[in-house]
Amino acid sequence: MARMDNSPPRLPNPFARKLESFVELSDADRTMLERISAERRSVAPHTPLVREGDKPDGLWLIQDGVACRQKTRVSGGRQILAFLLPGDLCDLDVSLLDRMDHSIVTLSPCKVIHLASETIADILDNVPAVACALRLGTLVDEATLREWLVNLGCQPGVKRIAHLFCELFVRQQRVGRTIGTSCALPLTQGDLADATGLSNVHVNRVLQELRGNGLIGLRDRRLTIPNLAALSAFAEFDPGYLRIGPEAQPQPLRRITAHRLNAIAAHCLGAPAPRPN
Amino acid sequence: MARMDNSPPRLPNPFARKLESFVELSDADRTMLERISAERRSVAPHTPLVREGDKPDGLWLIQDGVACRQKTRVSGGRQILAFLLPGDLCDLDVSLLDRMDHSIVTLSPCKVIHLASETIADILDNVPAVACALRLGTLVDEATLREWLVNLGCQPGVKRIAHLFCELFVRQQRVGRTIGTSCALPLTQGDLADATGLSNVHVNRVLQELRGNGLIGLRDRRLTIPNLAALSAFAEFDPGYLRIGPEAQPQPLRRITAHRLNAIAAHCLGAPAPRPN
DNA sequence: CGCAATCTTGAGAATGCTCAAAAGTGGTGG
DNA sequence: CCACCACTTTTGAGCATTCTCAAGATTGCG
Repeated sequence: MARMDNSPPRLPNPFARKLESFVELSDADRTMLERISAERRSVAPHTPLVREGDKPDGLWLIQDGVACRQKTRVSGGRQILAFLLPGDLCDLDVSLLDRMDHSIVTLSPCKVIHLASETIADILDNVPAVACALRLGTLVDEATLREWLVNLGCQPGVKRIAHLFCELFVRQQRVGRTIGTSCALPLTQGDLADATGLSNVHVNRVLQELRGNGLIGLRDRRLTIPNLAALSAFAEFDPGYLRIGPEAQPQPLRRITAHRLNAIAAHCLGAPAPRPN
Repeated sequence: MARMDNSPPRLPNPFARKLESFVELSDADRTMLERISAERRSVAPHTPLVREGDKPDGLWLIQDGVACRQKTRVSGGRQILAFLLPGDLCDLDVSLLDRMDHSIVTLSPCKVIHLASETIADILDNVPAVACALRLGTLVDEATLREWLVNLGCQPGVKRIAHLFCELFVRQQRVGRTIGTSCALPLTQGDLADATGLSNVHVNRVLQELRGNGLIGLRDRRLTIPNLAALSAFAEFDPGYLRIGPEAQPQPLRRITAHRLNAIAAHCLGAPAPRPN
């Protein structure tokens, strides 16, 4: 499979990027963030970072890839509580607890950073701007959880999936991880099912419906939303709960030609002309 | 609205009671809690305490009755996000936000107390034991929200209702508001429906099923659970997330002082220009 | 007593599930 | 390069759950 570049080489630091969508950061802040997020480790898919019942020990920062919070029922069911995207930090206040009530597991290959509790404590004490952004980030996580509950409780399956896609797209937009109208979506239909309370099979049919309507494209682990306004309207998605600042309108950091962008979009949408391989 | 004179006049302060289920309080702590919760106001059912979109102003403490957090969809649907029982405090960190993303509404006649932000700030700053309990209370609220999501995503209707009943019973038990195997349940079937993502009609049928099985009794706004273990097993209810009891003993609390919170809040809200400090 | 809200019941329909099998995909080792 | 494996996606069919609509019964309150 042709990668668009042989390596995604110098993506911007999504953590700093996310925090900057909440508050203004100084150069010193940015330098500090770069320093503490220097030591990445690569992690395979389906690796637990934190296990239900564990005593929390430090925090995890997602630098690349997708992870999730999840709970497992005794009867076997899995519920995904949140997707963790590049720039996301898990559970600022987690150190208060004696044991986790849910797990954190990678879903795709990930690059993650482990931050010691002391590092975070130091920031909370001494770097007001960053501390503020971290707190706001936590509040957004909680608001997101509330929004998921509404989504699950009030919407039929097809709108739940659509709503989820809107959220994932906009959140990636915030950290500069979208290209035109598309973004990464390295999730299986089973993952989507466990996040939305639907069955595997039903997710499949719902996706076909959304594709059929032209509301989304989904190919090669990339999601394309040709008309975000249309999909948002359909899903009753209002991004307010994500608290994306007015100044946070993302601009692609990587230069990309219009021609290439169109090629990618066409590819994702399921090229009208079948591509020979 | 006339006070009900013959009804339970000297119930214990549920707020203190709840906090004591998290940490040990001194006599001074208890006195202080009594003092700040002296000024109760009676509120009719269906009164909004906080409206979606409001700028938060202080906190509400439920002394008696049941309220809820809720969100309303544009399409008209209502989702209840949590029930607020006697002793519950809403949203400790709410002062960081510029507007609420959900409403808080009474469901039954309530006695509530409004606490000024400064009062809470003072406690967070100067009363470590209580501050710790308040933080733990917030963490329990979040864990409860996660549990609700699992309940909604993974369980059929009848188990959702059963799970909810277990939670409501155990939470009232914690603050001394149960009598034997029964507790108050001043909710309509419509409220239960909006909390569990079911329709009105279906809730009715589910209740009949639970009654028919002898798992619950429901009369005169009182819920009876003759065999809590049986109902818990049926609903796959594990009260661990409520952190009741000795296994949830206090941990070293990373204190967030009021000063720090205020600094953060100032930074987040006002402060258009970065303040040199 | 009468109104308004709530609860209850019935019937038909939509949504979403389970089971089962086939088809596609990607990775690995020979 | 191919064969094989595990995983994922897709499809079909029948069924369970839950919804909507509508009407009637009950309750609580003024």
